[in-house]
Amino acid sequence: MVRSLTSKPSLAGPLTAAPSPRGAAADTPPAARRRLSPADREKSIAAAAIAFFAERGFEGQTRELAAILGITQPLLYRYFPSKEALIERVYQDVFVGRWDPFWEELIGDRRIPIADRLTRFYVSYAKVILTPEWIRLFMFAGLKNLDFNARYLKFLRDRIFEAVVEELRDHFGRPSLKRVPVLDIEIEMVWSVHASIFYLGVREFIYRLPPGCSVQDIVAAKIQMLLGGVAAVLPAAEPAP
Amino acid sequence: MVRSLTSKPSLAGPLTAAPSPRGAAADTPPAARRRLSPADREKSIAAAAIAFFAERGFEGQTRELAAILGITQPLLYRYFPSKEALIERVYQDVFVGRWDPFWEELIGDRRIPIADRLTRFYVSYAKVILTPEWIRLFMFAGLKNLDFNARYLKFLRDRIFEAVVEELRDHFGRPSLKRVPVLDIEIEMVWSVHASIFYLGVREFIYRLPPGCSVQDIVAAKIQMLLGGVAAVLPAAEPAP
DNA sequence: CGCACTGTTGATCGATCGATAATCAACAAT
DNA sequence: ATTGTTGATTATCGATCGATCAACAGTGCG
Repeated sequence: MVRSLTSKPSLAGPLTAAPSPRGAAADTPPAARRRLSPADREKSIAAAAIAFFAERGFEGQTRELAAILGITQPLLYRYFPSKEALIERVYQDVFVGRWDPFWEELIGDRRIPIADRLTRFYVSYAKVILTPEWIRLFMFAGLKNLDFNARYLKFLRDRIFEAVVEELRDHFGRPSLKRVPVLDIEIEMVWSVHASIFYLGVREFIYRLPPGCSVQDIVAAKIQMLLGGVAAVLPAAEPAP
Repeated sequence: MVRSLTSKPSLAGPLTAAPSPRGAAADTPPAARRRLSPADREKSIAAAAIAFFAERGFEGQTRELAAILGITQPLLYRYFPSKEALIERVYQDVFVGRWDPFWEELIGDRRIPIADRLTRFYVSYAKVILTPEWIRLFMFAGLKNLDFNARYLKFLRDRIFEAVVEELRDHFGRPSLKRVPVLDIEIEMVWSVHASIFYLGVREFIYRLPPGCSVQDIVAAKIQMLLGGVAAVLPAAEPAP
């Protein structure tokens, strides 16, 4: 459920250090606290929480997050009732808030050649998920035993994978999914494209190994492979009407 | 204050519940402690630690681990000086101890057709890494910022990836790596096979989604794809001597 | 049986962490 | 300036976690 995708993800670089609300010198005197409007404060906390939990994991301490924000830890609890609620907000902003409804439109837009459509979709999707926040948070979420990832991937399968398969069926003159239910092997071929993109993120943001190729190249190659390999696997074509 | 953990934490999950050194009935009287030889005790702790940290992550509590073993927490510290040392032992047992030196031999055994060699290697390698312990521990290790994963993957690249590329060069009559250094794109093709196997493990043991195909099928398909795709990418062949 | 050796436990320390309550102080209205 | 509202901080509680140590108990030897 899209709660409110008002907050631009944007979020600054890798964990902006404490903006030093206090002076630079050692043990500054008063404190010079900064009053922000509730909306601004909440947004700044949510944005910092995304970067923070992505880096440290959900076991990251609230005191450390507060220090990064340059505020005190109890202030977090004025805007979020619990750490768990803050984490829930992070999920919303990253995984729900960055979902682009246009993707589903694009995949089904038959005025565009299928290879272009798929390439454009996957490049766009890759831009969204190939960030340290998305990749690491998704992995952290998966390693907790919540069903969040399973639900996300079910959503992805229903909205994207099946749409891609339907378009491939159409392109190769095969029966629609409405007539012949989707095959495991077809889903698996789409998984393969998805996996190779996701794994680029794992290599870069979890293993910290520089990627060998550009995302663009990988995507283009995988789409070509998908289109090339799919014909051999789809159910027998029916005679055109 | 419930300091004493009289109440079994029980920790829901799969993780074999405490083997009840104490009787089954509620609040059994004396304790019936079991004396094990130091070697056996250490092995049992190390084995339980692997399953435990793989499930709960390295933030898992030593008290919980001890409860699973049916021993008390201080006993862990008789066999391992610190939690960190225990985790180090887990790394050793899983990532070093399960490495099979025969793999390197197999890849280079030119009496066997290359497709068979690679398939046999990858099926064997998949058997080792496609376990909840290996996959989850590797991911947990990666999400901490230690360089462990980078070191492991560097090792893998030097010992396996380059050997595979060398054999592919030989098979297609191209110059050896000693004459023409390995290309990024070649490594990337091997990465692709590795990634698709690893991702099967991520799906099964992290997302908890049942895999659609057998490992055997995936490996065979990927090897075929590797052999098919590699010819178009390798540096120009040299005239045979 | 009595004794020593050592595997094992109960009790507890010090540090950490999420969360709460009381208090302070910045900003706007008057 | 004075005052009320409320954003922000200080102080602290209760629980948790890694680690330590003295005391207990199982085992083998004489």
